[in-house]
Amino acid sequence: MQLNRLVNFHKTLGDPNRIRILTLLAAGPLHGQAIAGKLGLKAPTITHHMAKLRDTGIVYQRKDKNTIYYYIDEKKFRSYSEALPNMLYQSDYNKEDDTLKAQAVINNFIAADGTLKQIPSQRKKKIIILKHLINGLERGRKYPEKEINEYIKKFHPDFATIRREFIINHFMYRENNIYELNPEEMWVTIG
Amino acid sequence: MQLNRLVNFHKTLGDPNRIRILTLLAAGPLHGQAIAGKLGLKAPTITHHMAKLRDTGIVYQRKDKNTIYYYIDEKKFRSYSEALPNMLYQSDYNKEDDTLKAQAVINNFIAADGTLKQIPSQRKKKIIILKHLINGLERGRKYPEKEINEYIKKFHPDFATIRREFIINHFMYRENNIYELNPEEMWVTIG
DNA sequence: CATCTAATTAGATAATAGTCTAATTAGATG
DNA sequence: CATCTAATTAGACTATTATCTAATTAGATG
Repeated sequence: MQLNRLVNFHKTLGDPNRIRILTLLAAGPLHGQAIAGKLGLKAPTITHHMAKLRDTGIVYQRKDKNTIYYYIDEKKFRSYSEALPNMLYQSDYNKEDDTLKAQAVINNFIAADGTLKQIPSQRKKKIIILKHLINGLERGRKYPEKEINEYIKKFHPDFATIRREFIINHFMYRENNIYELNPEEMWVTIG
Repeated sequence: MQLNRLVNFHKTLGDPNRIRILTLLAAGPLHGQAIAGKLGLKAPTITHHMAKLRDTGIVYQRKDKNTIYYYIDEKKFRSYSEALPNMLYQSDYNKEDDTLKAQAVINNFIAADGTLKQIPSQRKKKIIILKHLINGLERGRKYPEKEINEYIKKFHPDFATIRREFIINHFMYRENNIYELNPEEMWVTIG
């Protein structure tokens, strides 16, 4: 799916009358005059809108004598609707691989005594490690900055970087230098 | 979901740079300057786009010192993406009810000798009857108009209306007065 | 062939939207 | 306090778009 088609699809749906037309057509095919009548628009306006809907491919037409009936192509419409979410959130690796890899990453970066050998530079690995580190904090409890620093130092001396990563990746939230764990749904996910 | 919000959501996605911004953010939060740099745009343009994305609710932000980090609200984004398809194709009755009712409708409108007592005026019932009538036709075979008329007359004298309904509701396709059954996925569905 | 109807095209108008430069605000830091 | 940085606002410019009226095309029908 190229960017252009996707943009066009959404641009096409970005008009109230075209949405109204689709809701009409979802109840069954209609011809231009009928649509114009129901929406209180003139025929050329319908021609204009139908051209856009047709160009995106979500509506097609059939002629019956002199009259053109318009239909929604439901499959295409649905696949376009799903295209952007899929594009944004398709993971390059599937979830099984991820959970399998997580332990491997922890094994590689966490020493036998529990300290962090090194902060991973690869994003995916870093997220895994951050999740591991944050395990020892309590949900709902408020931590002053000093306490957070001490906590992180048990794993790694560079508490500033790691504290910052906690915030950036949305594991924690800071207000007035008081830190608090975010609910897990807010955490950044990998992939 | 009111129409206005839905239109706004799609209007917001109807710009290539905003789509690009979302793909960037899907990989992790970013601040304005970073986005501007990656897209080759100036800061005020980013402000403009982020305001639109924020107003629709699919992006939110967190401040860290002087820098604002932007995040996609994945849940909201997904629910907006699904809103229009759901709106168009939610059936007022669930499918079980439909299949249960179908036989009842046939019983009411089809006489003991198999003829159609009356053409239903209610859309849902009409569709059910049309599907019933079309059962006797062969898939892939081409029917001249005269043959279609004779076939329909076995059920009801008003073959013109019923033939027209077959076309309008997309059970059949006509070209040069030759009729042919459409594949079942193209048939109009109820609800 | 004359007429009617549905759709389209052409062209005008007014509103909206994307982008920029320049100026301003708001915090942070030395 | 002076400075630096990120973001925003204001305002201008251009391009796009939604809508209309008037004119035209394409078929169908008497």
